[in-house]
Amino acid sequence: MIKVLMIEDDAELAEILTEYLEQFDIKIKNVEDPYLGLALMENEKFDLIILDLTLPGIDGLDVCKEIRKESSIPIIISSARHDIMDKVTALENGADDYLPKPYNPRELEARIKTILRRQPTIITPETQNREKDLVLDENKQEIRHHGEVLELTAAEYGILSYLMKKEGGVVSREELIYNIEAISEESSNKSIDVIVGRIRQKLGESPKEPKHIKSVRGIGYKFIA
Amino acid sequence: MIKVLMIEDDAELAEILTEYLEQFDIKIKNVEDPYLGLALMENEKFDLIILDLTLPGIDGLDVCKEIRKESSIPIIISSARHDIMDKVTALENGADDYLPKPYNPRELEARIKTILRRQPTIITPETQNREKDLVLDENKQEIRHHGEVLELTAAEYGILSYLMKKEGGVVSREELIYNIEAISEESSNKSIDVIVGRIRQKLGESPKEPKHIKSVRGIGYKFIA
DNA sequence: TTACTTATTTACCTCTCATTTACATTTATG
DNA sequence: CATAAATGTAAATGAGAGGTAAATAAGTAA
Repeated sequence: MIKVLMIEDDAELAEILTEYLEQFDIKIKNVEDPYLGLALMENEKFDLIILDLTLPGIDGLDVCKEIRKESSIPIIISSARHDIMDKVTALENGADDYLPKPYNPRELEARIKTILRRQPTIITPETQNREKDLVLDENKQEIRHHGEVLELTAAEYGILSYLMKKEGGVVSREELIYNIEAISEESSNKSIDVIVGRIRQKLGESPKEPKHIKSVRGIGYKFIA
Repeated sequence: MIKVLMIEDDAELAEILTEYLEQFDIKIKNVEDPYLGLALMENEKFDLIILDLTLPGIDGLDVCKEIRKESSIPIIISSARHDIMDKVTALENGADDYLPKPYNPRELEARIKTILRRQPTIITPETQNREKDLVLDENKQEIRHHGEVLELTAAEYGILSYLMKKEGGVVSREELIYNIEAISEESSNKSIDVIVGRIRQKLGESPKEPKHIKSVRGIGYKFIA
């Protein structure tokens, strides 16, 4: 089953597409508020995003950039704007496709499958169904480990959540220092090691065989789901 | 430089696109005969194919299928046919995008780059998709061997990725020493031999019959895909 | 203020890995 | 074949990177 997050304020269109795509085992979760959509992504794993450009109050392009800061999930822009510059800018800002409205739902279906065909790792069942033993809830500012809320200090939460959001990507100590509020910018790199050590302790993992936080020699750390 | 193979019988259009894309470091080789195009692919390595559907004597869709039998190279369909079924069938038969003519060259440029952004640099025995033996993913800073991520040290990754990027070209030990950060500029040439030996070990190959890293007496090494 | 929490530093230990060394093996050439 | 030169590699070395306990500093609440 393919899970799609749709950010579209035209409820009627959303309804039509949702129904149409259901028969192809594509399940759409639609939200009208882009920020709600961003929040949803934190907790749920989607395979693809369909994004309207003409949203009330905010430019869809900014939403696109915002998503790209946190994720490399495929994005299809669905827009009534036919201007060539809209298309080019969207594609250059991280969108994977641009469908001018109105379009045939069949074309949307074909394009979703085309894009996901190139992303085999994401649509595999194991990636989908593997239950995460670590869950980040940014709204509540908490991280659950096997369902239980971890007792983390501000710095610990900052590092772990930052790493989780960049799942798989290598993050340098400097990047952590400059991007986490709870850590002073004047801190030495060694502080990071100490805090990471404490997180590992709370997760019950050893640095020798880390389940989640792997150290990358010479650079920093990376999170493995 | 991006190398594109274009199969298009409208010579004028081909000319315009070739000239336009040149400024973005995209080099187009155009052929009017699809079979000539297929033949060219055997000898030359292209990054992407732009395929017209309405070719004289043969349906572009069949060409598309033919290409897919041999390669997973990205294909953009460029067609005057606007019918929804044409689009869907093309996408379902392996095309990566479908651009209805007439289109703005800028959009073509943006779509080429969008598609290639998703493609890791792939190096394989016979140019494209036979057996993905060794795959370099520079974004993730990792190299996969038969699909599995190789556990490489910084120096090992540096040397192997450098050689892969210069596929087929001979690289001197000095060049490696001066261009790879993880290797000190004061190192002796012998260090390279030792590290190459370790890479070979991890790839499971012997220097006597190297599959990938061949030594070039008196100079250095070269990577064979 | 005092007591408590927690970020940061310090110090020391361990371990990784680039590099060297030394010797074996291969290759080129007369 | 003999010799020299280059490559291959196991083993030793050492610098430095990461792990962590304990001390310290800085904040926070009572």
